Amino acid sequence: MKSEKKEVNLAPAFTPADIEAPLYQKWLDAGYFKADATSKKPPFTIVIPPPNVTGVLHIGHALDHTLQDILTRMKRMKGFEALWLPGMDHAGIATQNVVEKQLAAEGKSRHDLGREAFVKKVWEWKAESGGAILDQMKRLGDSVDWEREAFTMDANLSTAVLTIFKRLYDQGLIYRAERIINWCPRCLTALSDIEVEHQDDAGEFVSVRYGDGEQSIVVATTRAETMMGDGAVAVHPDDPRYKHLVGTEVMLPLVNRMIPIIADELVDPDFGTGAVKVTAAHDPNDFEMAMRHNVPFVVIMNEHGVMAGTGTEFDGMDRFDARVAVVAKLKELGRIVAEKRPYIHAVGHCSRCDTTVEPRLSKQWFVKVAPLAKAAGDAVRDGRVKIEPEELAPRYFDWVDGMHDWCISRQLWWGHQIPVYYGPNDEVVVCGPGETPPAGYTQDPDVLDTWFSSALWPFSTLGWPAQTPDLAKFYPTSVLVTGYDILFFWVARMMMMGLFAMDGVQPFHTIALHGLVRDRFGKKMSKSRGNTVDPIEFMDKYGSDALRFTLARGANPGSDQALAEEWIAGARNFATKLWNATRFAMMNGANVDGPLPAFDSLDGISQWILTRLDQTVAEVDALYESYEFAKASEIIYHFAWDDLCDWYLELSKASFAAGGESAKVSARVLGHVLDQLLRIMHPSMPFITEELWCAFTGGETLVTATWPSANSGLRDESSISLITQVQELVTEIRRFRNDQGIKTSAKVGAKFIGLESAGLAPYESAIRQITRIESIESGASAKIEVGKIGIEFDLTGAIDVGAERARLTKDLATAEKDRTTAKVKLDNEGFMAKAPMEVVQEIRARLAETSADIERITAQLAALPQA
RNA sequence: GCGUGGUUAGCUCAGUGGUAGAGCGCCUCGUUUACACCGAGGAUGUCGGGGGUUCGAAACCCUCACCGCGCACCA
Repeated sequence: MKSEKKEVNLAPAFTPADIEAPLYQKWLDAGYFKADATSKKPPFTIVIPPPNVTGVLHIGHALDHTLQDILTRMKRMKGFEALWLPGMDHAGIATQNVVEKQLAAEGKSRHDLGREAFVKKVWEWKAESGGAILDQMKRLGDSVDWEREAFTMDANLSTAVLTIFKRLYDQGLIYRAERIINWCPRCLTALSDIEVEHQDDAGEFVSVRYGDGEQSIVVATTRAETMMGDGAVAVHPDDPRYKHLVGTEVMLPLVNRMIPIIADELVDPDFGTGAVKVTAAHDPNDFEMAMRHNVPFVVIMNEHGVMAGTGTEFDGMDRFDARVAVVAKLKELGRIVAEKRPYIHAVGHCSRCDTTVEPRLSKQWFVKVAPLAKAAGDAVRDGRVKIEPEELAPRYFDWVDGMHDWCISRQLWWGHQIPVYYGPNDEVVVCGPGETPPAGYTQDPDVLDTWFSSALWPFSTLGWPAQTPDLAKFYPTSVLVTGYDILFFWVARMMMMGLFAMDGVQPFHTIALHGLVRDRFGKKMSKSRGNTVDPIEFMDKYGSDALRFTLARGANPGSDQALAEEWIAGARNFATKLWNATRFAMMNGANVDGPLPAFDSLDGISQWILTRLDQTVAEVDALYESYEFAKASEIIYHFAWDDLCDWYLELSKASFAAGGESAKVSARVLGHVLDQLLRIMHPSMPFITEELWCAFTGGETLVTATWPSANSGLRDESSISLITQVQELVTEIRRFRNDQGIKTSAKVGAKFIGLESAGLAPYESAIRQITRIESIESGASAKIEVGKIGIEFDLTGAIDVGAERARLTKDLATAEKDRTTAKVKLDNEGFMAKAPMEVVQEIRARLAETSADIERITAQLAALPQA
């Protein structure tokens, strides 16, 4: 009985656009992504690294989200109460910039509106245009719990901010001080150290003579314009050149003020002239020296970076214009001793707008990080928090152990306003949630650094400071998945704040760091290079699954990955392959009905695919659990494409063609393999697997289906070597046919010799099917040998002797080379004496095998007719 | 300067002691019971240089060279 092809309720071609949106809607409607705090299941929690409210989905998010979704979906299938919590960051400077730009287009500034109206405007902007990224996350298939979506400026998250601020203040960990801070003259706000990016800029290094005659000293500087603010000149205490001058005074040119020469260890006598101008109000190092030596703070620039208060012609000039003008003037006065131009040196730029940062003396709020950072370091040191991959831990320690106090006040309007109130006589009151300041007190106008509220994210999103069921169930979170680029910005700060707020309980068990997505040549993507890519465009073109799989397949822990459009096309091809394989399986009646036939009753081909499936499940599971997404994807890819499609489906065709009981068994085994494969593929390719699995099994969803368990007992390693033999035999036959120019479609008659003794007799029909060889009784005109098996072909007419000689000669060369390597080893006394037994055995077997091959091939060559 | 990663096929990358791998690209052939977004077959590497350890090194050690990344300094 021939098997009947079944009607298949699957489109003949895979079109991602047709299935993705409806499936996502189906998942939302069913509420699969909602986490239940009252559940008895063990929790699995990931909080999303909150994208900026101004942001759109870029390829880096696509990678980050894919990895988080893989973990979340897998854990959900494993029976965890999985919560992936989405949300956004209010992104103080970035958002304020966007709205200010809009106002500027109307010729207005935020000051025209006033604070209250401006902030209202930002909220309006957020409601209308903010959060575009959230819809894009749906395209990607993110299985986040939308009911728990959070925003750092939400009421409850703001409560968390007030609570932690007051708690830190009360413990003396928040203080206000006048310091040199990083100032952006364009954004008009203070910045923390990490919001400053250092770039190598070209400047000029000029040496200027201060004073005259005996009473003079030459200082070298790149910032001549600040000299009007100099309060001293410093030299190293042991510098013999200047020892006699320490304690005396020199005349400061341009402003004609006498300033002292001081001695300080900070000065490097080998750099420049060994004498440094001390501009206490405009340089952090000078500030430190000034504090030690009572040098006055002379402010010579305003908040816009414009010269002011010097009482010279330079007042009113921009700092960079002033630099040029000051140098020109000094030259005119004959005070430039030497100059070096261009002089490449690192200069800080605002990470938001790229303006050159100006060190500025100002009164700001700081977090005293020492104790917090110590705890954050210890949590990793003592193993409570693991950093994956480990190589990135030193980078974390380096930063956490050497962190400066954190400047948290920003001169912005968009953000959490600092909950500090000042009384008429400079009294200071800090108000926690629900507390009100005494009458007549006014609130500090500044807002907090955005990262202050982001640092609370793992618990503020769960309801803290209220003791909510969510907090009890889902804190600490399981794993933090993010790029190594925000290890300092965000991760370290969450560690500090989490440990502090939650009484020493770490915010996550594991920090899984991934790399950056780069262009096809491994170059950093940037707008200026013009090599950026748009994930949405890729999803439109190839489907979300293809994009996700490509990104997962490139994600080796902590390392960057290159990405090219062709790789995504390749992943789409893989999806199509899976689609067609499922169609084929369904046509042949593959099913998951009833129990699987007893493993021992199955033939070697089915035992083999089940064994390979079991190995694959075990490997993929272990790799996902250790954040090895690239390796897991690779295993899945090769199992699905090579083992299942190229071999199992092909080898099963004979069985399906035969119909009857064998076809039924194959259909059931195939059904099982496909069912399990779709399950392990679901986390990385959720859409297509859902579509196929539902069509094929009639089940409701894979989202909550059970994750396959390895070591199911459906495993027999000997089936692997059996099928390896079959594969070698088939490949050699194909090679012979190919070399002989026999069309793939052409059926050729041939007889097998020795199948029985090799244990392959039961698979003859499968082998014949896959190699398109028909049986004959006699009339062989050509013979090849593969190991101990001979194949006698009935080729009408003569064989291509030249091609056959070439084929055999090549085989002979390979065998001889292999035999030589084996022989060299076995002749080596050291090897025989010291190599482990099993290695020696292996090499011996190789020698025997290659020797036999050589003998056989030599005989075959000799038997060929002379050309 | 301190720390850290890398140098493997044309490109992007796996491979951490036992006969060099993948994807893409390349060459030849090809519609066979799913799939040309496919199938079959094939070519391609003194594993950056030098030295060492070892019976055996792409892998371990030393050294040099060159790329990268982070941090600090840069008056």
